[in-house]
Amino acid sequence: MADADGHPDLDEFDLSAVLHALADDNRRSVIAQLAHEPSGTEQFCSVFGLPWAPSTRTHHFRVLRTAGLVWQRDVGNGRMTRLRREDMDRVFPGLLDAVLTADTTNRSKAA
Amino acid sequence: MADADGHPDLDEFDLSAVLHALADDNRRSVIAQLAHEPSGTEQFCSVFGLPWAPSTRTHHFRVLRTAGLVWQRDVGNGRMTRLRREDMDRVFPGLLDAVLTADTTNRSKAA
DNA sequence: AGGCAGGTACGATGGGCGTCGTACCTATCA
DNA sequence: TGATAGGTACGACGCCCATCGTACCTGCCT
Repeated sequence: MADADGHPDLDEFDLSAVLHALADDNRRSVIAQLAHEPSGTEQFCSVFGLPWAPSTRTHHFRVLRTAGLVWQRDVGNGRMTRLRREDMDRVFPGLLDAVLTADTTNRSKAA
Repeated sequence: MADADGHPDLDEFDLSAVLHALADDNRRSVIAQLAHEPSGTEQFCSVFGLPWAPSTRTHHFRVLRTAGLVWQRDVGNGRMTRLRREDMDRVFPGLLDAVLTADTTNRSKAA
């Protein structure tokens, strides 16, 4: 690990972990919301309107963080989350875009 | 469901199910092996050198089948498996290619 | 100092998944 | 007809995951 907060290095990215992290509607929704903002935008964890208890939210953000999908840093009493788009695109080219596109398709289907 | 064997229709494809099915090294290996063959090639389930007991193999192929990733049909006393590449590309464009490329990268890393 | 809000750590719980053994079915072949 | 191989169904077991409550920590604000 590059640091003690669970952010993996580029050569530590694991495809199974990434796919597992994305194989959840709510987690994918977080990624989609981050991807909608301009590159590098940071958001608070509590901004995403998700049906999670605080401790559950911590759990899911850790899944996203340890998979390498997001970067988190402490800011004051809160914590900012930013999408690691460049890193993902470098290690797994096209994967994030394909998932985000597929997510839009899948969501509009209202299956 | 289009049929009783668990093959979903195009409008029943679920992104979470697909990603979950692909979030496993061995299952992804099956997809990769099928994708290596010419389009439409069918293979026996037992061909893939996997560390699975027969009943475990049945389970994993069902996961791939119900996610819409493969098509299976009975042939004599056996069962042939074929990749549903066209269907996947239609519903989730670029997703399968991105995952297969990422899988090659990830595998060669020997993490 | 006191209160509050954002987050985390820990423990508990319920459910689903991966794994397998066993029994059973079906087709092929001698 | 009997043997065998490919697969499935079912049940069991262990483990991981998602969820939550509670307690706690840390900044910020009054």
